[in-house]
Formats: sequence, structure tokens, C-alpha cells
Amino acid sequence: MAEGKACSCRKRFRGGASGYNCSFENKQLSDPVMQEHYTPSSIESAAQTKWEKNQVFRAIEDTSKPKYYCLCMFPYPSGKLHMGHVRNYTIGDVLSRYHRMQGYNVLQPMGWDAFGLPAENAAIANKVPPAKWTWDNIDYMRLQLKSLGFAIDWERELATCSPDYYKWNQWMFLRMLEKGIAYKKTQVVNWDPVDMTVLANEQVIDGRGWRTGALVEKREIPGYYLGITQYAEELLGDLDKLEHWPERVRLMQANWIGKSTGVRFAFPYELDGEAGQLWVFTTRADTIMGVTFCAVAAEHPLATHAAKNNPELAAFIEKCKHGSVMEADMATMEKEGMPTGIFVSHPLTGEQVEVWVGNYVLMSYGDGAVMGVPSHDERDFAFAKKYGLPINQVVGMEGKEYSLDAWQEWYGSKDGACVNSGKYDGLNYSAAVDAIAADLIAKNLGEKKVQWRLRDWGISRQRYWGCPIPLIHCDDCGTVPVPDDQLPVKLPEDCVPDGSGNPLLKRDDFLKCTCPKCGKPARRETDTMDTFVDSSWYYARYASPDNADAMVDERADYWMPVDQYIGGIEHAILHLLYSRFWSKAMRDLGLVSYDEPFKRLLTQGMVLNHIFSRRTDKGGIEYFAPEEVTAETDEKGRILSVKSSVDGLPVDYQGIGTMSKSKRNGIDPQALIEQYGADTARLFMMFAAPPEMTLEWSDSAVEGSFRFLRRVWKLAHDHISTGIVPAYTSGDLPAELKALRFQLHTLIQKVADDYGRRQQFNTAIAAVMEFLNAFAKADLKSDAGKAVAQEALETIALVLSPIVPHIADALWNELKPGSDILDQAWPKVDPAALVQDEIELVVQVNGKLRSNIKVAKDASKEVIEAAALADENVQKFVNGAPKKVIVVPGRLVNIVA
RNA sequence: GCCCGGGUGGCGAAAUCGGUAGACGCAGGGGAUUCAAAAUCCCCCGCUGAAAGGCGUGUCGGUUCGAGUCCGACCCCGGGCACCA
Repeated sequence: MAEGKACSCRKRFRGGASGYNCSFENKQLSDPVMQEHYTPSSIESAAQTKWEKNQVFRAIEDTSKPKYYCLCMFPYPSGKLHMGHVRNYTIGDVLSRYHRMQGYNVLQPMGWDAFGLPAENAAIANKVPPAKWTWDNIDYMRLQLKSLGFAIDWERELATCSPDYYKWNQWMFLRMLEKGIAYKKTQVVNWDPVDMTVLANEQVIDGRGWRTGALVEKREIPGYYLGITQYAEELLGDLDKLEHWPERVRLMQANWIGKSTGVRFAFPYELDGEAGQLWVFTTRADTIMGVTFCAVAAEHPLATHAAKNNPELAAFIEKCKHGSVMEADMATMEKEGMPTGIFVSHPLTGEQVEVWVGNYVLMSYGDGAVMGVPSHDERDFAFAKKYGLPINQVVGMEGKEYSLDAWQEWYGSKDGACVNSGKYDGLNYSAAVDAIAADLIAKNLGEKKVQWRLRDWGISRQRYWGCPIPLIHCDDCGTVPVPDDQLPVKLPEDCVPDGSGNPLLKRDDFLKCTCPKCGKPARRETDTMDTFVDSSWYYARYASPDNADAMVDERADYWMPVDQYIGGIEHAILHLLYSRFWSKAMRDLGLVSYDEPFKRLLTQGMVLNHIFSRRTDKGGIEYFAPEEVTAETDEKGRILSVKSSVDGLPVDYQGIGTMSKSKRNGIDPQALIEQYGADTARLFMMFAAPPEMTLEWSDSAVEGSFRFLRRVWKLAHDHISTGIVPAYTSGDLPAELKALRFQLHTLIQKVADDYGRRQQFNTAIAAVMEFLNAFAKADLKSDAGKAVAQEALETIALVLSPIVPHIADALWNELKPGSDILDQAWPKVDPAALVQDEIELVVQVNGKLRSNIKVAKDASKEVIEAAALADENVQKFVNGAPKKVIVVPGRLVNIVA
């Protein structure tokens, strides 16, 4: 059903597009004179129709050219494009079109990250099946993307909610199951006791369910995990190979993976006559002599045991089990604990140490228990102070006094040496760790261990709108994988979730099946996969989107890895790490041959806008779009108070944040495109800020981008209306034209550097604007002037074409009739144009700018120094002989007086 | 709380390797053109000062002939924190 839908809408679009393509050709024939005014709507539809008709962006494997696979993160089909999408896809389009001009065989595909929670929310709100809502959104957003004129190969379009696609999620999951990469264990989820449903983190607001307002509970349920930790070492090590990734992303991933080498050791104990061991992990084994307590997670077996005859402790444990599962909440909440009355022996001293239950100890990290060294761990220090536990200093630093009054930074330092630690006294950090580890190992109570912060990836979701996990539950055979020839397990597309649990549980036609092993009636798994699974390999599927028999084929060997990946910085960790892991898993199954899927990464900054909200009476949050509120501001423009324009009641201002559908603060680019055209929208987004930086939305500057395009059009029109001529190639020129050509050819270099190496487009645009200012001022009426004007205008069309392809196409049609700008190579720099005789240097005295001097390009240091000292203005600030003169070739002279 | 970014005129920003702070644009002011308006073109536009000059890149301190850029401490804003995508 999903597939049929996709096909029909593609046909619909093509039919619609061909309806107006004849107007373009008619205009060419009947109206050979260039329009005086810039009219984006006709220019843009003409260019887009031509591109679509000639299929110019179809990517075909061609080993005679270097390939360039340029990929933007595919959008979630939320309904409309927002400015973040325009930014993302324009960056990708500029890079794609630029590389095409540089001779690459370019692939730029597009698809839809089509499973996910918002479709279920929409279903709850509007009673529309998620499938219909999603496919309708895709149809609309595809049209929006097409109206922006991106050089996309639409033949490769995919949607993750199509069974053609998610069949391979299921197939891959079964292979991972066979290899032991996928496995089952319990997971902790947010449970809404009123709706009897699992909530996503974003559906929990201040510990309460978003719809019911009920206090959310933590609940342990079984789920499937992918063993990403099996790849932890490689995922960390290979970060070094990703030299074209931003350093900050590699850093974030390395910290996330979090390799720490330490010691895992045990506190022996005897409980009800039975011997046991409480295992903990620490990176600070050197402080082990300072242990004054141990803390275990609420779910730890010792806690459970102690709670049996201790109702107070049982209540505390119950309280710990409530509340959030989010790390941010865990880290900021008040650290609380309660003693269990159970004592364990210190493994080295034999001293008795009491075990506490701590709400800050995570069962999922390490062994679910930690040693407490309040003297040298800030969290333990606060905990000990709160509960009056002893604090024994065991690390000292020369010249530093240990005081129990307040925590000091150096207490946690690894730069000190052991004190009050018996035979370990005087040892530094690493020597102490080694000695203590050796002693623990000798006692059979410890081991050196590498601990990872990275946890295995839980992929089970108790939700409807996702890829079904291909398993069958049989009373006799247990959990049985769905055989490959029965894939895909198709999701029924007519369900309408109502917020109270997974609607698949009510669908007998989905649930009921026969056991593949014994043939008896059995029940299908109703959990679906995390949508990060869908996005972990779509980039590879674009290479072979039509293959019904294999996940990927040999065409992936041609296109992969992705040469340039572009997406929001918010994906720096999870999506990119999961994709890297999935690639390696595919490689180990022999499906692909690359180790890393993305060669070069550009992380664009988020597009931000103001967020307005109000509490609902149930304790949930209702968001207001910026146009639905009126704000009062102070003289500096800061928001003081906000009211709803509808009911006039106060609204909370939540500050600035990323544009998102859920927060209702997105700006729809449609109005912008309709008013100014796609080229202006594209130009403005590229001009407003460098791609990596966050961008606070403001629509006041759009006008300037439009004005610039109109100016380009007018200058070209003025030139063309007096007759086009061959572009200048060689011959003597007057100084003014020489200077203009110097600027033009510097511009070609500058823009190529900005597009290709720096990936910074705002400065490229500024450089073209600067050149255009000079061009407009120049006198180009002579024959030589006209030839240079032709050369300049052709060059401007070429260098701007990646950013504003429609106007560039139209200008090219006028400047070089009979040829297509898409077939043109990047303009060549004329070395003769770059020759300069004189250069200007800045002269500073004591680091302060005092003058400028002109010297011959190759003037010696002595000549430059003399010229600088001879300068009238410089002499005013220099009395007598200078102490020192610094000459920076080609830049400046600094005289130290 | 932890990890990662960012902070420069009224505003978006530039300064790419430590070398002219504010390119380019928006907004604003003045003028030209026009019967008028739109559009366009020209000039001004960090603060201070009559000028010479002085001050100025979140705050405080340091390194350097020279710091927006490097180092240390702090403040504010944004992103991520594993079930939003």
C-alpha cells in the first residue's frame, strides 16, 4: 500500500510539471529580448521544468569520472519544510552543483525519515491514520523541495515507512540476532499508569505524563538491544580516520563512548551465612584507602535483600524507582541515600564498610554499585556531609591543606600522592593504581578493567508507527525469528492510535500467526524498532533503491562512502554513531566494504526562533507560534511579557530554541518563496551566517538578498541590451580594466576556496557583492570594456550558479545563447590577471596603526623599513632611532619606538 | 550536573596561519532623480572628542613588538545527554 502510494504521487507530480513546460520554449522563440525586470517566478519555473524534462540530475554510475556523493540528512515528514531544511538542503545543493562544475559525477538523493512519534500524535489529535498523514506530508514537502530547485536525483527517493525499505531493517536485525549482536534483556521505560502506556522522554513533563498529568513510573520490561559496545574500541579508534569531520563532533563521540581504564574490585561480605562479593568499578583505585561507604542502585540485589525487613528502605527504593530515566535529571537531582544495615569488608584493610542505597547510582552502568570516597570525589563529599559519614583524606598535595569545611578543586586531582594509606604512602596516581590493583588481583578480589560509558542500543519501542520487529512468540518454541522468505512483516497502515498503548495489540489480523517452527498458532511481536534504525543505513540504500532482492548491491561499491554528509549539529552523537556502528555491522556481514560511511561531515548550526508556551490545566505544555502572540519588549528589544493574540491571556516566554514542529516555532519558507522566489530564499539562507553557526531567525534582511539579485539582473540587462560580445581573453587593457580583472580573477579563486575548502558561503557571496559594486562603478563602454564586462558577467553567473541556479541559468541563456550553464566547467583563473606591481602595507608604531605605504611587490626588507620610517605620519610617533622594526612580508611593518 | 559549541556596532556578520577590528548586507540619517510614489543612484553611519587623539571584540587577569584570534578564571546563550528526530 505504501509503495503504491509513493508511485502514484510521483506520477502525479510529473504530470503536473509537464503542464507548464511549453511556456518556457515558447518564450524563447517569440521573445528573444531579455526581460528588463527580474521576475523570479517565471525564471524559476522555466529552469525547473527544463531540468525535470531533461532529467539532468539523474546520477548514473560512471567510472570515467570521479564520483561525488553529496548527502543531506533526510527530513522527517512533519508537514512543511522549515528554515532548517532550507539551510541544510541549500548547503548540499551548493556543494553538489559546485562539484559538478569541477568535473565530478555527482549523486544527490532525497528521501523521508518517515516513521516516528509525531505521526502518532497527529493521529491522536486529528484521528487520521499515521500512514495517511505521513504520505500526505511527503507529497506536500516533495513539492516544496522541488520548488527550491535542488539538483536531486528523484528516481532514488525512498521512505523508511515503505515495506520495500524496512524489510531490510528486519532482515538485518535477524542477521544480528544470529551473530549475537542483537539480544534480549530488560529495559527501563517511562510508564504512564493512567494511559497504561510507555512514554517517550519528551512526553514526560516534570515527572508527569503529557496527556494524563499522572506521575510517571519507571518500569522494567523486556526489550531488544544491539551490541554497539562490541564495536566500542573500533568506533573510538576510527575517529582518527575521520580527518574531514569537525573536531568537535569527534570529541563529542569520543567522550560519549567514554573509554576509561580502571580497576574493578570486590568488597566481600557474608549475608545470612552466605558469602558474597559486592563488585564496583573505579578509575581512582589510588583512593581506595579512603573508602568510608559503598552505594548501590535501587535495583541492586543487596538493596532488594535489605528492603525485605525494612519498610522504610523499601519505601525509599520505591521512591527511587519513580521519576525520570533521563540522565540530565539523574545528574541534577538532589543526591539522596539510605543505609541498608548491610556491611561489607574493605578488600585491603578488612574494615567494615556500610552499604547505602543511592538514588544517583545507575544499575545500567558497571555493576550498579560504587565505592564512596568522600575525601576525593565531589559527589561523595556532598553525600557524606549530608549524612554525616566519615571523610578520610588519602591524597595530599604539597603546599595544600585539606579541610572538611568545603570541597576544593584539588581534592579530586590525580596530581597528588597517597597519604594515610599505609604502604602506598608517597606513591603518585599511576604507581598507586598499579600497586593497589596488583594487591587486589593477588587476593583474587580485583582486575584491571576497561570500562565504557557507551551502552548497548535498546531498539524496542512499544509504539505502532515503526518497523515491526520480526519475531514470533510461540507457547512451545519460545521466541522464533520470522523466516527470511516471510519478510517483510508488514505494518497495517489503517490503525489510528488513541494514546492508550500500542494499537497493534488490538489487531488480531496482525497478531495471529503460526509458529514457523512447529506450525501451531502463535503471536507476533508488537514492539517496533527505534527510528534511528531506519536512519542508520538509508545512505547506502540510495545506491540501490530499486533492488528487491538485496539490501545493497554492487552499485553501493561505486557510490559509497558518502563524500559529503550534511546535517544538523543535534545529530553529532546518536545518529552519526549508530550509522557508523551499523556500517561496521554490515561490513562484517560482507555486505559492504567500507569501514566508515561518511568521509566528510558538515554540521550545520540550528535555526533558532523564540518559543512561547503555556501550562495546560492537566500540567502539560501548550505551545504558541510566534505569530499567535504579541510581545512587549524593552528598549533593547528584550522580551518583557507576552500575551496570546487570540485570548489575550499571558503566555510564558521560553527563550530561544531550535525550530521544531513540537514547539511550534518553525518558519514556513513557503511565504518567502512565493514573495521573492527560491533563489532569494537560498541566497539569504547562505548569506545570513556561516553554515556551522546557529542562526537566529529574523526576516528583515531578506530584502537585501532580493535587491542583490535584481541588481545582477539589471547590470546584465544593461550589457546585453547593447549587444553581447565574445568575452575578453587577451590583449592590452587600461589600468582601470586591469584592476577590475584582477578583482574578478581573485574572486574566482576566493569563491572556489570558500565553496570547496572552507565551506563558508556567506563570505563567497559578500565577495561577489563587493565585485559587483566595483563592476557597477567601472566605465565599460569601450570595446575592451564590453569584452571585460562580458567576461565578468559570465563569471558572475557561473560562480553564483551553485547558490542561485535559476537566475544563473536565465542569465547564461542570454549571455551565451544556445548553451546550458549546467554543462559549463568552473571558470579558470587567468594567471596574467593576477600579476600586481605594487602592494600596500600597513605601518604600525608600537602595534597601533599609523599609516599606509605603497611599495614594489618584491621590495626588500630594507627598502620597506626605510619607506615606513620616512613616512610623515609615522615620524610623528617615533622619536629618535626605533628599538626594533618588524616587517611581515606582504602585510605590515611594526616599529617599536 | 556532565560533554560540545557560541558571545564582535542598533541588527546579521567579516577578519582563513597571532598582523589594518567591523569587509559584505540589514536597519537608520542626508541628498539626487520623479508631478508624486515605487524602484534606482550618491554620501554618512562603533563609542568619545572641536581636532589631534583616546577607547572598543561577554567579564577579569596573563603571554607577545602586536591578541577578536593563544593561556587561566568567571558570566551568559545554544546543542547533546541514550524513547523528539
